[in-house]
Amino acid sequence: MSAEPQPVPAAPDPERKTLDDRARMTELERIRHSAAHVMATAILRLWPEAQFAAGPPVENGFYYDVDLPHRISPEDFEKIEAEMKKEIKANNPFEKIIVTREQAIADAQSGRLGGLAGRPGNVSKLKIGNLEAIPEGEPISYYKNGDFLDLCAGPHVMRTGNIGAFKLTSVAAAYYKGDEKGPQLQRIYGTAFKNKTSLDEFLKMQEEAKKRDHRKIGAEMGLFAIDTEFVGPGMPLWLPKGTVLVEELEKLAKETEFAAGYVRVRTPHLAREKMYKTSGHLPYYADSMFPPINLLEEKDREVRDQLVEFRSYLRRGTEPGYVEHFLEQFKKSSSYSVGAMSQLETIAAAYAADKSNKEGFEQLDAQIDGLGERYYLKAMNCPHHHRIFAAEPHSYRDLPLRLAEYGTCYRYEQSGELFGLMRVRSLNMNDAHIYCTEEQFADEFRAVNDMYLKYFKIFGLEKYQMRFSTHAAEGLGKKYVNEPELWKKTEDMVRKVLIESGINFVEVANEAAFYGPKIDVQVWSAIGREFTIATNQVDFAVPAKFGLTYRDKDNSNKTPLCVHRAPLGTHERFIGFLIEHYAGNFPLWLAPDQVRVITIGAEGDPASAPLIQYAKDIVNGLRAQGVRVAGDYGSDPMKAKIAEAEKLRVHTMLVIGGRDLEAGAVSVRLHGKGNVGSKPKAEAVADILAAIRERRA
RNA sequence: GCCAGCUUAGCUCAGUGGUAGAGCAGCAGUUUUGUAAACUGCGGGUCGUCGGUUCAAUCCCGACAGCUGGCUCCA
Repeated sequence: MSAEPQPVPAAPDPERKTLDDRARMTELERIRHSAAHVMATAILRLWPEAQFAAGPPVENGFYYDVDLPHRISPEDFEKIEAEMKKEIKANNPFEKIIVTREQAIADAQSGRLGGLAGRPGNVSKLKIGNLEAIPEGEPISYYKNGDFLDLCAGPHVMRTGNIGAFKLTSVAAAYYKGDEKGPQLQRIYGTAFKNKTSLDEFLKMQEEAKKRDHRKIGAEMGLFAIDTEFVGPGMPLWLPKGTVLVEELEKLAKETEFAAGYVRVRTPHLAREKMYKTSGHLPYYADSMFPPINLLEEKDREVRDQLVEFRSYLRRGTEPGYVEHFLEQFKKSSSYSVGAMSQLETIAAAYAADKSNKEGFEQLDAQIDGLGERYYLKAMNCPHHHRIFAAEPHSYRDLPLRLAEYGTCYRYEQSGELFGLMRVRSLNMNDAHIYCTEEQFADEFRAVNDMYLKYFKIFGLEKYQMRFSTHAAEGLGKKYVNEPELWKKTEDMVRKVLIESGINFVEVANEAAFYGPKIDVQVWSAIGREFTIATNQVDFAVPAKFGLTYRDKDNSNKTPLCVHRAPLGTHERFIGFLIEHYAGNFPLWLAPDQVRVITIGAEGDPASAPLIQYAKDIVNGLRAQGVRVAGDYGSDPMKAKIAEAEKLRVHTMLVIGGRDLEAGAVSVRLHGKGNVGSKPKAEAVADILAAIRERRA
């Protein structure tokens, strides 16, 4: 991929790290940043023509983007790592050199920058682009280790030998400066640590994450299936055992929301185009909605087919007289209205006058589109909920009104984005919209945050963070609704509540929703991986577009604020997260298979008949209490039955044999924990029921 | 959508230019048990789809689809 030297926009990049930000790099980040330079050094020794772009430390390691005709594959890693080891062993110092912009441009022109030596005819074009992004007045510096000279603001470790342990991990494609239109580079990922022990720990965590992969465990446990052939990619089917998880989560949410004063509603999965034109979603998000369903009556269908044909003739260029002929035929055969027909004649006339007439085509397209009704699959529930608000008149006495629904939404995510349950095209949201006055906002918002914290506790999530996304003034009218004052006012309100309630949050600019500020909730799983599971937004714009009002005390009509919140996010992503978090070993209240009664003795064997009856009584008793329980009365050896139940991750196994029957006891075995001993039957049953009721961890 | 890799039985994976194998699972028997696997037998595959090269393609080539890892995106 040999890219032309790229023109780079000189506009200041809001994402760009300042020199102060960089100076705060942790020791580990310095090690990784330095490892990126060492990797570049190694790659240049193997392929001297390589061109480098950027090589920063990232969350789990580092990468360097390289432009190189040779396609680097994991087979090359060993070779690169061997060269890296040499450079580390040489223990070269990282030398900082301050230069002028002119000097830097000259070194890039000669190919010296980002190389081991001058490379005549091989301009360091990506580095020139990087140079242009450095604001005037900011010092320009190089770092040099051995022969490798790189444009770099640092900081680094003192010497290459300070990189204790490293490993190259993967190679992927990346755009230069993240610009889809820019050249595509090879991004080589690696990780580095201060010593081998830490590296091994990290690799072990990666292994553990692999074992906990929700796609793998989901298949093993029979939770969900993705039938790409008949249903479609990104549209999971919930199997019976996965449905248990879905419904337990719904039950939890319904109880919690009922207690918090929510009311439930239900809405269809489709709506007319007008809905999303009004909400503003269509102009902003048309690309990620499924294309519309066009409802055409028979006569409209005919007209449409004729118009489409007419259009394609016009586009192709027609024989003289065709247009007139077509219109003649059209008048005779169709039920098209006189007004529309005369418009069509106008288009044809305009076309005759100017064959490149773009406007005419647009009018024709609009006519074709205007036929029939278009329905869209909903990509979010809010517009439907707004119409529920609009369905009845409201007074300030009705507020806050909290409408909750497990709404199914459909989003046409790009094919490359789909990922197991984590990124899907059909999703079930734990959705609710709170309509309230400005005065009520703080209390409502605080209550929503409390609900999050309550859930975190139930699922044993110790680490969380809220990402508070605000707008950027440049995006007003494009990415964001053009209401600068409302933006400021709402963001201030949100920030105030976050600070007052001591919530752990960070603020990020320019990532808000188009209608208001957004909060993404990040949590960390049991093995320390981050997931964004929920989102929470304030909407000051769309209720007004739908003309939603309530009658206030002073007898005037006012527009309510709307808080969008989904603490459990979508079932799909949340369950995906829970699978990793619990490694499939769900607590009793969630476990698809809660209890299995295993008999030492088989059904059909007369000697075991009393034992089997005892077992069945236990099973029936638990089932009557709503416990998901099964009995294994087969002739397999007990060890085999246990192995089977363990493999299925049955939470509690009640093993019973002659001894238990005599004592009126059961012997309790917990998944993953082994035999915990014998207990009176009634006690064991009471324990199980209590653990489920309390949603014990 | 873009780049790269991958696609053989329900699952995990062997294998070959001459139309395929193992283990587990499944099914049928036998066995009758104290905390992770008792024995025997049987069935199961258009080797992702479509096209090309070849006397012959699961294998070589191409297109498409899907998956995986990234990039971009995420109301």
